[in-house]
Amino acid sequence: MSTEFQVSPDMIVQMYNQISKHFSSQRVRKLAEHLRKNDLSLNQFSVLNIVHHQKDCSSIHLANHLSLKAASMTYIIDLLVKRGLVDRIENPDDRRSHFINLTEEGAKLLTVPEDAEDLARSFENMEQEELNMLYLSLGILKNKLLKST
Amino acid sequence: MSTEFQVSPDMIVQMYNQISKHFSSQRVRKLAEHLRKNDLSLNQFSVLNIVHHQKDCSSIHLANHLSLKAASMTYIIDLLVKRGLVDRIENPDDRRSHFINLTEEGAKLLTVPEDAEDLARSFENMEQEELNMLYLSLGILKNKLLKST
DNA sequence: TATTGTTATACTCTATAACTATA
DNA sequence: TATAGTTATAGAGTATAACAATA
Repeated sequence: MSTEFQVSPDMIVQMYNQISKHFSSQRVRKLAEHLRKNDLSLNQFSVLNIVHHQKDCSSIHLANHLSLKAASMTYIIDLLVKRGLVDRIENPDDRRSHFINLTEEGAKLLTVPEDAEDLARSFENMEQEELNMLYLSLGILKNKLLKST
Repeated sequence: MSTEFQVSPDMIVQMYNQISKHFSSQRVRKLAEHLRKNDLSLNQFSVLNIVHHQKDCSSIHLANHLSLKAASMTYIIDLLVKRGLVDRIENPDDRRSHFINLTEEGAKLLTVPEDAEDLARSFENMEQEELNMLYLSLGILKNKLLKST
């Protein structure tokens, strides 16, 4: 296996983006479906995603991240708390503020189902050697990604 | 380069999904940002995506695809037509119906910016040999995907 | 009679403004 | 005085119901 030139990280990023773009509209459709099925607005879902990655978020922090007003954030969090998808706990260091955290129930809604039909179809005419190399490469990429998180 | 076992398409799909999942919340954030900047609702954006892939859509077809009511569809399309993002043309074969099509202006809003910072960072400690193989593999994948579209 | 819309109206989500409580 | 958040109210997006035009 060889390439004629030196491969740079930027070249791979560009390649990944081209592949990713191919799935873009499919992903939007899957996301919209996921939101509808679970009765979530896009902003509600975004809140779940943010508090998943960052514990003890404040309401104002979430509002800033999502470019929403504090009042809208109150409304959104109220709904999520009512549904048991996030918790609102008093901040002991600042009695004006609250910690927003994901519940187990909320965590269940994080994953948007993938639709890989199109991807699978593209393998139909692929050589076994190519499949092996692709699998190996993606495995390396996956390990690097998970390590860097 | 070798693998201990026979790689199946399903194994790669699974691997791709794991990688894709890693970018999921980042993508949701980028999408929300794109929608806000361009003053689009998720459903408006979904309509642009659908009419991009399928010409001469009817309103009812779009409503079914997005699980929206016909009345909501009328409202959404009215807005998009006013902004010049889609055209509504009479269907000569059925005078009740209209063809909805993407305009050039609408096509400009299809692409959601990618954020590959995280991806690029994961290459920092990668061997040149691994970069080469990854690039080659993704190139093959990309070609297969574009061909199958 | 069924289908493709549209119009009118109610409900949900977000913004604005005024406010309370705490820093 | 400034900041975190809430409450009340108005505007935008979607659902429901009733309707018009065409198949």
